[in-house]
Amino acid sequence: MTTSSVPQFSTATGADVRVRFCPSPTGTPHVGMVRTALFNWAYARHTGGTFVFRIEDTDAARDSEESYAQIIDSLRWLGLDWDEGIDAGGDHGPYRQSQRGEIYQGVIARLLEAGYLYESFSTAEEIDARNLAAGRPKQLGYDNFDRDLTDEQRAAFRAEGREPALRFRVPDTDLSFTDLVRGDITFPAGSTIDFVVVRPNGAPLYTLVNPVDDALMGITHVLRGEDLLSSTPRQIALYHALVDLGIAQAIPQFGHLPYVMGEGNKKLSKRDPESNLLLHRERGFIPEGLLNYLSLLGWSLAPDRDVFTRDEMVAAFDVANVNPNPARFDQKKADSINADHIRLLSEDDFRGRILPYLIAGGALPVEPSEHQLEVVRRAVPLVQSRITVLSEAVGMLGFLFIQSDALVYEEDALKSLKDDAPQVLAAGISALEEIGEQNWFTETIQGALQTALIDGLGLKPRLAFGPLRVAASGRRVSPPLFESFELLGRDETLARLSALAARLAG
RNA sequence: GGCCCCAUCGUAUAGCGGCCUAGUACGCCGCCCUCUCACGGCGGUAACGCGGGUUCGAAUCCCGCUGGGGUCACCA
Repeated sequence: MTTSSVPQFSTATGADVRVRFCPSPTGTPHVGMVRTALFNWAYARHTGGTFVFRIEDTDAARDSEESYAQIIDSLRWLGLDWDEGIDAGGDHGPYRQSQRGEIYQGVIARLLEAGYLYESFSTAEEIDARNLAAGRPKQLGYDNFDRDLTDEQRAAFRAEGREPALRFRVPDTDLSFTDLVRGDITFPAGSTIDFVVVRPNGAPLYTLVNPVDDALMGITHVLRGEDLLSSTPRQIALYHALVDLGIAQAIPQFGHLPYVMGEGNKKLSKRDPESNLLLHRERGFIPEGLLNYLSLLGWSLAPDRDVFTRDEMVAAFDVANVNPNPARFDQKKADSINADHIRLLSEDDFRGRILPYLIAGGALPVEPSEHQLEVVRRAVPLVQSRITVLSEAVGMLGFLFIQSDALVYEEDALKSLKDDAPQVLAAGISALEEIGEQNWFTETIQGALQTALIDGLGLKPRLAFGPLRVAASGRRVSPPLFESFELLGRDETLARLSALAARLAG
């Protein structure tokens, strides 16, 4: 500890910035995780720096390959590409901690030799018992009991067959840093206890492995969740040691991102459906919409704009402008942003995106016919502005791909019909029968129906077209009626009107 | 309980001492457009937690209080 008594924080600001995303593969990807990945990614892209993707799978009991695959798949889907790490390679691999055992052992040996680590034989029960005996609150935790064990004492413990964990000796000084989103933060001396970094079986813990990898990988900015804020002082203490030993070049700058909260005032937990990225994707969120919404949780592009592209975000993003307050995940707002982005899509793009949903939802077969694809193509302009999430296309367009006898009438649609529905249907049928196959277009259909029902029967448009809508779609809400008739074709349309008429008569 | 973080409409935010009788968006309400539903347009509803300072002037700076949250694992 000669030259390192003054913290040596990274001064990277431009292309030398190195940020990372390092999730543990312990469950379904959630929105808080994505938001963290997004901010790291955006910062790297904004500065022209490097985005490293590493996996922290040091907890064999909780980690799963399934989760690992889901995380990678999710990042790819979202378009959050990384420059270095998993599947991308780089000079600091491997990028899965489960494959870095030897590296950690080397670092542990050096740390131990330099006296930064010491053997601790205390069990949790013994610590509790000592605290109790000393009238010390149990929550205070470890009492640094093993700090100054003599060789004889350690030998005695070993003679009992006990294996020690390794703890980091936290210096008795204030630990300070300037948080990128919160400003100066100081943890007073004594508030950080000596923590375990290696299990008795030799397995290193997150407390060691996370800062060590950040050091080895040259990470300059650590942007992570607020839940890690209170573990920052001990990491900085460890970093001092790493810098001292020449293992780290500098201490990274830290920025703690605000929580993403759920309903009420509780942190969005993995069990909340709103937190589940896969569910949002299944519902039909598009990456543009989800990313845009998530970026709004703790950040904003401009005072009067909240719909923007990824590129616009990258151009403007800076961690320094992140708001420290926790943010509620608001599904309605998220939906609205997503709907805006859906409307921003070109028709072709939109069509390509709803197709998988139409198939998954059963509206179309796995291999749609040419005719079905053509109907989809022509239906796109009718639904693009009516949809909030892609999966809604199934309910909105499903009626176009079935035969009239397979159409099911929804309860509320039937109930919306008035007593004059049979007459309206009859008038509609005779008017439409006048139109030849070759003239079966939206305009002629609308004209004929207008003349027969509005002018002829003197009906209000709403009452005139309601029954026709139910007949065609089985629903009270549908894409525009006349266009739908055109898409269904003359025969199918007439068949549906007759079918409902027959049903009402029967 | 110790330590740490946070505090503007219901929600997300703008605001970084005078531009604020506090802006925008979502939501909600009303109107217009309209074949339904959307889209679009117009209008409305609604906030600086409280108390002290500092200052000619405070949503903005400082202190206290209150309230919320996190963390105190041989999880990450």
